[in-house]
Parts: sequence; structure tokens; C-alpha cells
Amino acid sequence: MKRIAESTVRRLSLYLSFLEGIERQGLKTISSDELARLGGTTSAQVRKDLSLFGSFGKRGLGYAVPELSQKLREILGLGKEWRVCIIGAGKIGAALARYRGFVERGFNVTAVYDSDQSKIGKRWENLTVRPISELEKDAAKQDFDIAVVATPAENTPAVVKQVVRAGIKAILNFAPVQLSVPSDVTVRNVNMAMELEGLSFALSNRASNGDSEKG
Amino acid sequence: MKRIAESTVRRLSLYLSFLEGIERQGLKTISSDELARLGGTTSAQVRKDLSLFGSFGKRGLGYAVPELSQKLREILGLGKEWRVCIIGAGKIGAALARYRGFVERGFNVTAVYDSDQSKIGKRWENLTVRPISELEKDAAKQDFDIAVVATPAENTPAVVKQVVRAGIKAILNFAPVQLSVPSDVTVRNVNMAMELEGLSFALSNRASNGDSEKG
DNA sequence: ATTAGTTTGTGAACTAATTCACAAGCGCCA
DNA sequence: TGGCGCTTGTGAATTAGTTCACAAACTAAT
Repeated sequence: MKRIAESTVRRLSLYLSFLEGIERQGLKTISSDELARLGGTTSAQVRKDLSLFGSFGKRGLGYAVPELSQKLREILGLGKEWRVCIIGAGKIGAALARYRGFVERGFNVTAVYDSDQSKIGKRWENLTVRPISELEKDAAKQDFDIAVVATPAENTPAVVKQVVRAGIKAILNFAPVQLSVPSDVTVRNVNMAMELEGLSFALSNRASNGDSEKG
Repeated sequence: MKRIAESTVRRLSLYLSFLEGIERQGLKTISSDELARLGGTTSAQVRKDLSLFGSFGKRGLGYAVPELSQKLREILGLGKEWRVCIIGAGKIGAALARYRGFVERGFNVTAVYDSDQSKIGKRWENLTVRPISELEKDAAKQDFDIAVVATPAENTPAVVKQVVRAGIKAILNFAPVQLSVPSDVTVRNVNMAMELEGLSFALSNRASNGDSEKG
């Protein structure tokens, strides 16, 4: 299969969320044009995105909603339950551990780690904060798929080394640093400062670039 | 000035964060090549990004660190204090209201709104949760620059309408819906589900696309 | 002064992503 | 069955973004 752009994957994810809403409303089919309107893109884009994975529509009719959302779930790998560990029991970590959206989408948070003695042993929801030094050992048994890294910037490189050594191949990084990982480990960054600065830039340059962004 | 790509702005933001670290270490100059290594990109990319705004380096030497970070702050519009309101006093809103990173970067959270009677009037840090119905009136006095929207998906379109009516031109959206706004309003989306699904996709297709992503 | 060693700034070349545009397929109706 | 209205799927064209490659500019050393 050819290489798929990150922007494509983001859009697929977006389409899926629309389809789920539409499914709840009970609509049976949807056209690329309607999906495009919902997603702030073009119908050609929608069709091109989907066509990378097969042909799921019927000419003259559009796409069958339940069928297409099922296909998208398969494409995105949402068929299975993913095992997630959170690293860093600070504010962000706490918010994430409580976040319902994780489990709703099949992402099961099964452990929380920290290096700070004062946090280790505390109970969070149904989990106990464990020492990061145990991560590698635990991973052998628990087989984590994804690590959510929410540690202070200065500790992060060391933490990420341990995550990599534990054999985890996907990282959602909330720390405001660039991670350096082997090429078989996928990283997604969520960086609030960057988003805010993007808005700051847009506000400061409004006159000369009057267009809004989608994403 | 020509249109600047969102990807460029993200990188500028990243360069700035590196420069601040380097400045603290006391280094006086840095080359495009070193910046590139830190940011996981190429030196040509760094130079091209910067050259869109002027020429800040010295051939044979590199860039003067304090000077370049100052330039980047100007470009990104970080000279002024931005006034931010948070809409939605739920878990995400609460986490954001407490987030230190905001104020450190010149983003001042000056109000929190919600439509839920049971939340209105509660105190958060030094702020009181106000009814969203007051947003438009307050905005006239407080002149908010940025609204952080952290409301449940179903309420979000209505909330965003009020934000737009209040004259706010930049939105950081945490709700998992696509916002529809006039073209002079800039939106940045932060969508956890999308990030997780991106990782899920990468894990499911690992064999065929063995490269990690940067951001 | 001249040379050697760097590193920038930037057109040109290339690669990637998006949009166009249209033939082909489908449902519906007469 | 044939024709009409609609919508997909996809090569081709276009636009956007990245990388190449090199002249020009600077420092330091001799």
C-alpha cells in the first residue's frame, strides 16, 4: 500500500466522527459533497481520500453510512482495544486519566507512571501510580501499545528512552520538546503553546492573510 | 506579505522554543543546521522559513540567538499580552484554567463561561464562572482576543455563534466538531480522538509505512 | 592580502497534496 | 427499455511545500 499522508489520516478520522453522528440520526446514505461540507473540504478531496483504500460508494447514490463508518474504523485500526499507559502523574496526566473519550474509542488506560516519590502509590480512578523504573518490566507482561507522555520538558528525553526500551511503538507527546525516537516508533505531538502561537500569529497578521484555517 | 503556511508557523514556534533553551544555556549563535537537527528538519527548511520574514543571519557565522528569538517573538505576535476567555467549565476547561503555560507565554485567561446553572458562580483560581449569556456584553468591555472552546460537542455550534457575535477573532477549539465561522475568524483544533486514531492507524499499518512523524 | 573554511539566502528542481473535469455507473420514471 | 439526473472514481492539471545546490558574505589564520 502506498504511503498515506498524515493530513489524509486526520481527515478520515474527521469523516468517521461525522458518520457516527449521521448514523445516530438514522440517515442511510451520504454523498462526498455533504461530507465535504461538514469537514470544510471539497468533495473531490473526500473521494480521493477514500479511494486510497478502496471504492466504497455507489455512483448516483453516495456512500452507505454504516458500511462506510465500519470501513473507516477498520482502516484506522479501531477494531481492537489498544492498551495505553500514561507517563507523568501531573495535571495533564490526571486530566487524561479521567478522560472518557479514551475508553469510548477503544483506548484503555491500564497504567500510570511517575518518577516522583510523592506521587507513586496514589490511586487515580481505578489505577495506582507506579514508579517509572518498573515500566520496562511491566511492559513485558502488559504489552502496552501506546504511551501518553505528559512529563515536564526536562525529564522527557529520559522518559522517552525508557518508553522506547519498553518496546512501545506509538507515543502521544504532550511535553513541549521534540522527541528523538527510532524510525519504527510513531510520535504525535500535542503542544498547546504551538497552537496558541499560531493564533497569535494569525491575529497579528490578520490584515494581510484574511483566511481561517481548517484542521 | 505572501501567505504563510500553517506548517511554517508551527516550525517557527518550535524554533523559538529551542532558541529560548539555548539562550538559557548562554550560547550566542546557532546555525540553521543545528536548529534543523533539534527540530527534526533540514537546514534548508530552516533558512527558507526564516527568509520569508527577512534575513536575520550572518553568512559564515549563523544566527545571533537573542536577536533571532526576539525576531521570532515579533513575527509570532508575542510582544503583546493576549486576553483569553475559556468557554466551558468542564474537566478540560478546568485543566486549562490552571495551566501555567498560558500566562508564561503572554496569554492571560481573564474569564470563564458556562451555560450550566450548577457551575455558574463557582470560583476557579482567581476567576468566577460566568453565564455564557453575558459573554457578548463582557466582550465589549474586556476585549477578548482568543476564546478557548471546551464545551460538549452538541452545545458547541451555538456557543461558537456567540463567540463570533462577541467579535472574537481567534478560537482554540477542543470540542470534537468542525466549527463553521466567518473567514476573518481563525480556528485551531485540538482533538484528542484524532491524534489517538492517527497512532492507531500507524500501529495498524506499521509494516507498510515504517516512518515516524514529526510535528 | 590572500586563502581556507563556514554558513547564509535563494532561484531552480523536485515532490507532495489538492483540485479539476469527465467518463462510467446507478436509480428512477415513463 | 431508454433516457435523465445524480454521484462516484480517477487520470490530468494545478498549486503548495520541500529540498537542492551554489554564489555571496563572513571569520580566522597566515
